[in-house]
Amino acid sequence: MEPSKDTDPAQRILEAADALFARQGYDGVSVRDVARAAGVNKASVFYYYNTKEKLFERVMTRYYEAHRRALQDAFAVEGSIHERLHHLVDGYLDFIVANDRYPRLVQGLLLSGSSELPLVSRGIGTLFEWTKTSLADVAPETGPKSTRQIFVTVAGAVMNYLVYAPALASSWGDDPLAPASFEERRAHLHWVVDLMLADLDASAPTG
Amino acid sequence: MEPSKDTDPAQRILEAADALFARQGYDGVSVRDVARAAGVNKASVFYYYNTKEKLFERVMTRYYEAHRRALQDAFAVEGSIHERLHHLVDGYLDFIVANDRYPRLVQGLLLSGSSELPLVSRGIGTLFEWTKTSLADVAPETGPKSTRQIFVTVAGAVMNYLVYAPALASSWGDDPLAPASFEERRAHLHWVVDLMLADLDASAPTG
Amino acid sequence: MEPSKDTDPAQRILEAADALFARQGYDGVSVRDVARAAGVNKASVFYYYNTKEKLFERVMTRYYEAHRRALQDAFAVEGSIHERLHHLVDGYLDFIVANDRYPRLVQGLLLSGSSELPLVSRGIGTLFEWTKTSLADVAPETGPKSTRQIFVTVAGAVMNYLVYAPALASSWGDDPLAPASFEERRAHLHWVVDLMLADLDASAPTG
Amino acid sequence: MEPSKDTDPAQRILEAADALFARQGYDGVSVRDVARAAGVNKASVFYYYNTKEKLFERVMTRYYEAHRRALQDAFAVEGSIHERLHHLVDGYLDFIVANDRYPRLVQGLLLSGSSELPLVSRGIGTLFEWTKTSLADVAPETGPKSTRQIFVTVAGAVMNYLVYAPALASSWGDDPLAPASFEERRAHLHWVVDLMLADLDASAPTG
DNA sequence: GATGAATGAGTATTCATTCAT
DNA sequence: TATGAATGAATACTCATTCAT
Repeated sequence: MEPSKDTDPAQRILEAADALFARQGYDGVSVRDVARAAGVNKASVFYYYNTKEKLFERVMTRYYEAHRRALQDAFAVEGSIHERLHHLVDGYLDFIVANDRYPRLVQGLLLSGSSELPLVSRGIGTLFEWTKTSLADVAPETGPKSTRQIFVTVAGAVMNYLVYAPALASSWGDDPLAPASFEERRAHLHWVVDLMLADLDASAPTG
Repeated sequence: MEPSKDTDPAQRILEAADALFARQGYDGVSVRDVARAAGVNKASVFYYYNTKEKLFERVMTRYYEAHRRALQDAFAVEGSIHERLHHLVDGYLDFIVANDRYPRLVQGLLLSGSSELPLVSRGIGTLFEWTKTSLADVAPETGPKSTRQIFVTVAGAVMNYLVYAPALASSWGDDPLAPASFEERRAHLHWVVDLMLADLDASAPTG
Repeated sequence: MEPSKDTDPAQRILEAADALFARQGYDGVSVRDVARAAGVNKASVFYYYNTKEKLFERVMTRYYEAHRRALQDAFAVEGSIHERLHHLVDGYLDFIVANDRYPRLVQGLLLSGSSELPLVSRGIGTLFEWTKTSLADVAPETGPKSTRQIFVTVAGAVMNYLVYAPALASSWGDDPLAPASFEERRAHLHWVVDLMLADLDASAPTG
Repeated sequence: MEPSKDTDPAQRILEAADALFARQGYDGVSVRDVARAAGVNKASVFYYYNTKEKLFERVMTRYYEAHRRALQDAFAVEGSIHERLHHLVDGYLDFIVANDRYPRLVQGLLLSGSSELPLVSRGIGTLFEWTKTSLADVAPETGPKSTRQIFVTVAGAVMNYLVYAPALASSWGDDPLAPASFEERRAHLHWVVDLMLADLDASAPTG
C-alpha cells in the first residue's frame, strides 16, 4: 500500500488520486491527501497537474480511453445478435471488473453536476449508439421494449452492481466483490439479455 | 423556487438543503449555501439543526420514512406473485418519481463512504428481504436467476434511471424526465420482471 | 448537583455562574453553559444580569462583601500582636475554606488583565492596610522583613494553597482539600507567622 | 515590541504567542491576535504549529525545559542544607525574574482546568521531590512543619509575587517589578527559609 | 417574568494555489 | 525537477446579545 518510491512521481500521484477520488469523491479528497498518499510534496501535485480539477480529468481520461477500446473490441466481434450482445455485456463487465474504480468515479461525476458531465455523456452516448446499431433490426426505437430502455437497464445493471456492493455486503451472503460473485452476475446478465432478445424475436418476427 | 418568506424557516432550510444536497452532494454544499437558498441567516441553520451533518440526516430521514411507507403499502397488496411484484415495482417507481431527489441523495451517500452508509444499507436490506419473501417459492437463493441478482438488477433499473437521466438527455430523443418517459420506463420494467418470472415458472414448475 | 427548580432563578443562575467561572475561568464559560447549569433559558441570564460581564461582577461582589466582613471581624479582636495576627490568618483561612472558589476566581481576574482589576486591587489593598496597622510597631516599612514582604508571603500562602491543590494532589499523599489537610495548613501558617514575629521581636526589641 | 520583519517567522510567532498567552490567558487570545502580533498571515500560524493548542504547548515546553535546567543546576550545588536551599530559592527566583511570563502562564493553566494540567503537575512534582530530598533529614513528612507545607509556602511565595505584582503596585510604594524590589524579595525569602530551618534544627537536633 | 427566535461578529481550522529557490 | 514557505478565501461552528411576544 506504501507508494514505491522508485516509480515515476507523476504516475504515483495519478494512481493515488485515482484511488482516493474513487473512494471519497472529488470533494472528499484534498490535494494534501493525494500528495501524502503518493509520497510526494503537495506542491509537486501542482507541478505535474496544475490544478486539482485537471488532475481529476487526467484520472478520468485514462478510463475513457480504456473504456472506449474495451467496448470497441467487444463490438468488433462477428456473429449473431445474441452473440454480439453477449460480447458487449461481457466486454463491459470485464472492463468494470478490471477497472473497479471506474463506476464510482463516473457516478460521482454524474452526481456532482460537474463541468465534466458532457464528457461522460459522450462516452455513454457512444455506447448507446453501438447498442442501437446492434439491435436495429430487433428492437423498436421507442416503447417499453425499445433499445433505449434496454440500454439503460443493462448498462445500469452492469455499472450499479459495483456502486451498490458495499451497501449490499451485509444482506448478500457472499462477498459481492469476490470473483465467484462476478461470474454469477455475468451469468445473470446473459440470462436477462437473452430473455429480452427472445421475447423481441417472438413478438416481432419480421426483422 | 425562491423561498417564500412567510413559511416556517426550519422548513425552508430543510427544503433548501434537500435541493442542494441532491444537486451537489454533501461535500459540495456549504451551510452558507443552504442559508442563502433558504433566505435565512447562516447561524439560523445551526439554531434549528445544530450541525450540517444533522441537517443532512434530517433530509434523509424524511425520505427513509416515506420510502418505507411507500414500499410497505405496495407490498401489502394481495394477489399473485406477478401482481405483487408489479405493485412493488410500481410503488418503487411512484416513490422515485414523487421524490426525484432521493436517488441522487442515496447514491451520493453510497459514493462518499459516509458514516451514514449503514442507514442506507439497512433501507436497502429491508427492501431486499421483502423481495426475497415475495420470490421465495419461485427463485433460488443463489445463481444467475437468484433473488439477489434479480433484486440488484430491478432496483438498479429503477433508481439509476434518475441518476443517468441528465447524461442521457442528449442521446435519448425525448426528455427522460417527462411523464410520458416515466410511463414508458414503467412498462419496460414490467416487461422485464414478467420475462424473468415467466422463465422462472417454466424452469421450476413447482410453484 | 441538579439545580432545584423551586429556588429563585436569579439565585440559581448566580450559583451556577459562580461554580463555572471558578472551575473554567471567565473565557472558558459561555452564557449557554451557565443557563444550562442553572436550568433556565439562556435569555433569562440576560434578563436578570444584562451581560455576561455584569453577571461575573455580581459573582465577585458577593465574595468581596463576605471577604471584607470576615477580615473585619477577625481584625476587630483584641489581644497581643501575636493573637491578632493569628486571628487574621485564621479568619482569612476560614473564609477561604468556606468560599473555596474565591481564590481561583480572584487569581483568574489577576491573570486576565480584566477591567475589574482595580476592584481586586482595592480589596487586597485594604487587607494590606490592616496588616500594616497590626505590624506597625514590629516590622519596618521596607526591607526583607518589611510588612509588605510578610504580607505577600502570608497572603500568597493562604490563597495559593487552593489554586495549587489540583496540581499537588498526585505528589501530596493525602487530599490537600480534605479538612485534616486544611488544619495542617492552618498550623503551618501559624508556625510561619510566629517565627517571623519572634525574629522581629528579637532583632528590634524597641517597639 | 514590534516584530522585526527579518527574523524567523516561526520564532516571531512563538514569541508573540508567549507574550499574549501570558498577558491574556489561552482562551483570551485568538490565533488572529497571535498572527497580527507576529506580523504574519493567520494561516502561517497553522503552517508552523498546526493548532492553537500545539502552539501553546510549544510555548510551555520551552519554559519547562529552561525551568528544569535552572533548578537542576541550583540543586547540584554542594554545601549545607542551608546553602543548598538558598541556592534552590535563588535559582527559582532567578528563573522567574528571567522568565517573568512563566508564572502567569502556569497559573493560567492551573486555573483553566486545561488538559495540560498533568504536565504542570509533573513539573511541580519534580521540584517537590528535590525539596523532599534536601529536607529529608530535617523536616518531617507530615504535620505543620512538614516538607510539603514548607514547599507550598516557599514555592507559592516565589511564583505568586509576579502574579500579585500588578494588583499590589498601587499600595506597595516602589514598583514591585523593579530590580531593587526583586532583591528585597530575595532577601525576604532567605530570611523566611532560614527561620524555618533554624526552628527545625532546634526542635529536632538529630541532623 | 420569561423565552424562542434570530443574528452579526468572531472562532479555529482547511484548502487550493502561488512562488522563490 | 521539486519543494518549503506563504496566503486569501472559504469552512463548520460558537458566541453574546437583542427583541417580539
